[in-house]
Amino acid sequence: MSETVSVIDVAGRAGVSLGTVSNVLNRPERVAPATRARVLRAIEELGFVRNEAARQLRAGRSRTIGLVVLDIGNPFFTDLAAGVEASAQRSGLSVVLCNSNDDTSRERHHLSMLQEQRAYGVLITPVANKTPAIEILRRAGTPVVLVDRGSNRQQCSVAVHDRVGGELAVTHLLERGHRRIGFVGGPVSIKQVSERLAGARSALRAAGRAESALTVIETPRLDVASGRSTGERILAIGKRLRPTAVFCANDLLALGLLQDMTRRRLSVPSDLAIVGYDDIEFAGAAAVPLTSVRQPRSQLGHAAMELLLEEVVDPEQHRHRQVVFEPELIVRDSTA
Amino acid sequence: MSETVSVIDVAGRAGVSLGTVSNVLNRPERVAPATRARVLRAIEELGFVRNEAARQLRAGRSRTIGLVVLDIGNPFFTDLAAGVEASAQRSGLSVVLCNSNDDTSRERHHLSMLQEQRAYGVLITPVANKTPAIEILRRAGTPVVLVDRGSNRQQCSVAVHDRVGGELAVTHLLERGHRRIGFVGGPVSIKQVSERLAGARSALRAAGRAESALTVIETPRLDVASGRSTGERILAIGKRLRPTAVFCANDLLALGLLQDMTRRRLSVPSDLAIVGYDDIEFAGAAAVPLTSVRQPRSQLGHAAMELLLEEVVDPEQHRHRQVVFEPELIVRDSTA
DNA sequence: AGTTGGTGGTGACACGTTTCAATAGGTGAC
DNA sequence: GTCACCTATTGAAACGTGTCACCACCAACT
Repeated sequence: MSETVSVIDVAGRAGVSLGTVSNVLNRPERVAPATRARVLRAIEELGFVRNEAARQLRAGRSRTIGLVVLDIGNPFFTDLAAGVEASAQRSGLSVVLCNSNDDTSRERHHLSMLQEQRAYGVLITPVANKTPAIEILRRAGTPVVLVDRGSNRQQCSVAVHDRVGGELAVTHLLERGHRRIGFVGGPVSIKQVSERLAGARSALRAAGRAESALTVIETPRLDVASGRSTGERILAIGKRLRPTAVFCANDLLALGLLQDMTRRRLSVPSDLAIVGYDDIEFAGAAAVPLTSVRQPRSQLGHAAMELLLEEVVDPEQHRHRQVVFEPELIVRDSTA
Repeated sequence: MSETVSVIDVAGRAGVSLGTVSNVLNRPERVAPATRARVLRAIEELGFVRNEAARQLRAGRSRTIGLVVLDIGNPFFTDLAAGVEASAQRSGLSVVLCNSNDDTSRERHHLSMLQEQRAYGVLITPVANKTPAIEILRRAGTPVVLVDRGSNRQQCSVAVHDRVGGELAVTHLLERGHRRIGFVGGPVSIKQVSERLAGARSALRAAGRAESALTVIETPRLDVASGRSTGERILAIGKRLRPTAVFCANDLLALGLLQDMTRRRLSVPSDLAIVGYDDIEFAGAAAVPLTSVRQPRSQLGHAAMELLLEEVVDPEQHRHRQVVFEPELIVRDSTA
């Protein structure tokens, strides 16, 4: 069964040296056509398959890039992953998708795994602001690109301007005549959350409103379940202080909240207007189609891969870059 | 920067041989506590990280398992993946998630990549019925488990009884008094689709209805967009023949169709009742909460990993098994 | 003192590939 | 016929780990 076929076996069968077999595989133009054909036939006949581990060992690095995301259950990240994978495949790289699940210890685990695998590069949406493991990776020579997260000049990053997104959302709600607005999201330790919140605040300021007009409702996670349990907390607020509109830090929260409102037979947007974030495919398909801040998801993935490849190709010349995309507000029924 | 630290460097620093370092890493109990501590300190000081490629080369197989799914945009598969990953992590394995996207050539590409990587095992939901690449993999000694797909005695598989699922869905619609029923799904070359359709037919037979009562509307893919464009095709059917209820082969189709009906200001379930399949999280959160056939998603992943590990541990003794879970109908408003 | 047994540690080899300096063989110029 | 040159091919070394047969040492027993 498992009799392994190596280049040596191929060489034997084709009557050449193993060096020639390797040349056929890696620089076919250096090998005479007749020999090349003979070698290829031997490969075919023996069912030879390159051993990636040996190649990696020799090369000192693997041809795998790691993509570490916060929540694989969030379509935002799977769309991002699809973009990354498409780009990677074009360069003959494979992608291992890691789910940190908002947990720094799982994140650490994944990163050390990637380091053991001598990953070609790492794309990551970090859980916390400081992630020492990233520094270690980079020092070991592995390029790292931050995804969906801005950064200082010390590293490459690809992000969407979260503060602007927050401004777009809340400005829209103010224009619709809402005066008491809620912000749903958390934990605020996640940079995306705090930035979107900052955007919301700045929109209020710009409109000459007091920041107290913003009720912040912090959630433990950014998922549908957290959104679902937010309805109760909002309704617990006295009618006079209760927000008439909320801006959710992502679409999962918004969908959960929307579901809860529907179950309580409350109307969206009359009883509560809702704005989401990410504009995942399900946002438009929701009970009440969701107004949401759209992010260019697969473009993010492509751009990240581009930065990564730049750095791999010429680490010396490379200057870290920070790519920032602009978000776009998609207005639908949930704020009509 | 990239000065690589190997066991030899560690051995030098700790004043032992490289064999001892290896023992500290793999069979610590064989090494005297004092020596062990010295080696561990050297590892710490030098920042040594095992080279996975070298380990793999030596071991002849990697510690990575491949999971090949049909559509990474379908939450059914990401939930499945989460289950697989949890199981894998417990065994110290990592998972590379591959998206075949219903495309046999991409599937082939992924499988050959996995073969080059000498994958520890492969879990796959194959695109087509016959997949020669799987046979090749297995012959090379890589265990393969079919996921979400039954199989003959020749290989391990983990599935949910799709025919029963189809029966559940359509029986439910018949009980609700629907007489003309539609089936939305495709391509039928996908086994899950044809099985669910067969279940639908068998439910009709069991109820003593003619199979002509079932209108089959084939879609190019199993995604939201395909569902969205199905509304028009259903409405094009003359009122007398038009189904009053449809069973969709998965929730993405159902959500797309639901969205389209809502946009057309038609009512679900009065104008058209809808049953989905998979019971993904977004099904309950939809415009009209969706009746759906639930599959134990992460359990599928766990069971698949279990079968895989069984086969790896003792390939000689191993007897292929076919695990089949039973689906469950979750009734919600879309058929009320 | 010699034998036995056990513990802790050694060092050479193998895994399969890529790379590169060295070589063989052939061609054309003088 | 010799030499230089070019192309096609060779063979050995290296990548970093795990394994295993072997050795050194010590304690205990005869």
